[in-house]
Amino acid sequence: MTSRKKKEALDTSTEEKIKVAARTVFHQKGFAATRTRDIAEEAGINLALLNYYFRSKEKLFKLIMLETVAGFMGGMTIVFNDPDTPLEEKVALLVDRYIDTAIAEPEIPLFIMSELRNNPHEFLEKLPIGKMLMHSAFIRQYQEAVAEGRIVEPNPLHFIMNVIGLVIFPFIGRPILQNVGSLNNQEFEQLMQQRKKLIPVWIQAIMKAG
Amino acid sequence: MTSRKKKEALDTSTEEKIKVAARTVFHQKGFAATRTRDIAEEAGINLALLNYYFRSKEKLFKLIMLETVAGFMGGMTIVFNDPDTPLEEKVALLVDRYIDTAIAEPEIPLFIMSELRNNPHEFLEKLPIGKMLMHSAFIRQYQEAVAEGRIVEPNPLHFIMNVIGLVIFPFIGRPILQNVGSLNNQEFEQLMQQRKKLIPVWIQAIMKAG
DNA sequence: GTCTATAGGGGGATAGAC
DNA sequence: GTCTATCCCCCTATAGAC
Repeated sequence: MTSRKKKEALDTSTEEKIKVAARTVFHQKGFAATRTRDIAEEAGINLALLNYYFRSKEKLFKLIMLETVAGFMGGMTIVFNDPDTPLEEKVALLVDRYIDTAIAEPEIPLFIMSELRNNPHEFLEKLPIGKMLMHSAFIRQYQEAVAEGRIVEPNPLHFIMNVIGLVIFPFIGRPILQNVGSLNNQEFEQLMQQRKKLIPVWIQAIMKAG
Repeated sequence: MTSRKKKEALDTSTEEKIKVAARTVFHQKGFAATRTRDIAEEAGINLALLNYYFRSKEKLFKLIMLETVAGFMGGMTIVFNDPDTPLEEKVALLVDRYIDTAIAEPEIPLFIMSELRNNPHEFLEKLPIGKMLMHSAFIRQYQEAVAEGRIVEPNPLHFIMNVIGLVIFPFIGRPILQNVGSLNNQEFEQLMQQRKKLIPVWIQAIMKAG
């Protein structure tokens, strides 16, 4: 068993190589613009192998899409669900975490939004983020804060939109932003790092201004 | 000349019909997923006519893309550039205007961001939004406000990201938002209408909290 | 200008050898 | 399991009649 583990660690399995390549290419170009030949080349294997392992382009895509959405949104719901961290801390955690992951894989937010436009039900139905979120500890905490007058706006959806929007939108509008501000990649990343500290402060201000 | 005008008003020219159809389909599906047959059908004409008027799918797309980006971003720079409206009023104008246009054509924000990912230079170079914006009356007003202590955060890029993000992100994340909040289209639109009044207030709060 | 018919190429998928 | 070669459909673009 040691040797098997070693082997997979040193040189990952073909199936895994294809999945990694598929993630990369799909995330960059989206489903429609991706050719299975691109994925095969990226993986350093032959086109036939892709169909041998995953049957079809569509099957492979659905796999990658589900994993990507689950990975990205899943972390979010975990943070929202924890009853022990107060609202303010939740925001700081979310902002910090999502700016880091978005810096690491900047194509993911736009990828998810673009591909979700085509068949939203297909993927959202399989992932109960909606119900999970609206029945989470976050919602209770939010309602308490409204009742205690610490938050003015009673609808938590506005709050969610604001937090996620402030964090993620710069990554979606990145080409425009870099053009407007004449930013290279490093300067862009510095700006995002700044926002880790700024956004929680802004959210605090928004809460009291609803 | 009267008759010619009348004719075009009653029943628009074939060229125009194709362009309108191309806008619709491209905006919904993006370049890669759009088939010229879809456009022809949407326009109620034959496929050959599309090539007769526009030479190729790519030429037609670039035309639509440029018009769309120019139309969407152009209105923004005009508002930013006006030296007579103070900063606070600019925000209110922008928010009001862009929520209305995004409600009217909700696919445009995501369309622009998605297609810009492929070849950002191709389109952004042709539209001097960057230089126009960074040398506009808005920038001067912003710096004044910073100098007078009315705004804490010195970098106007954060301000721009925040305003645009708060306005546009809900339209980009629409499927997720509607899923999370169990919203039908009417409820979604009501939420956006609410934000016309809320966002300017929030921006005021953010200014003083940087 | 508008149509029908078709050429031509690209890309997903498979057959079959190794 | 992995490769080469190839099938075949779909989609863009054009030829040519009207």
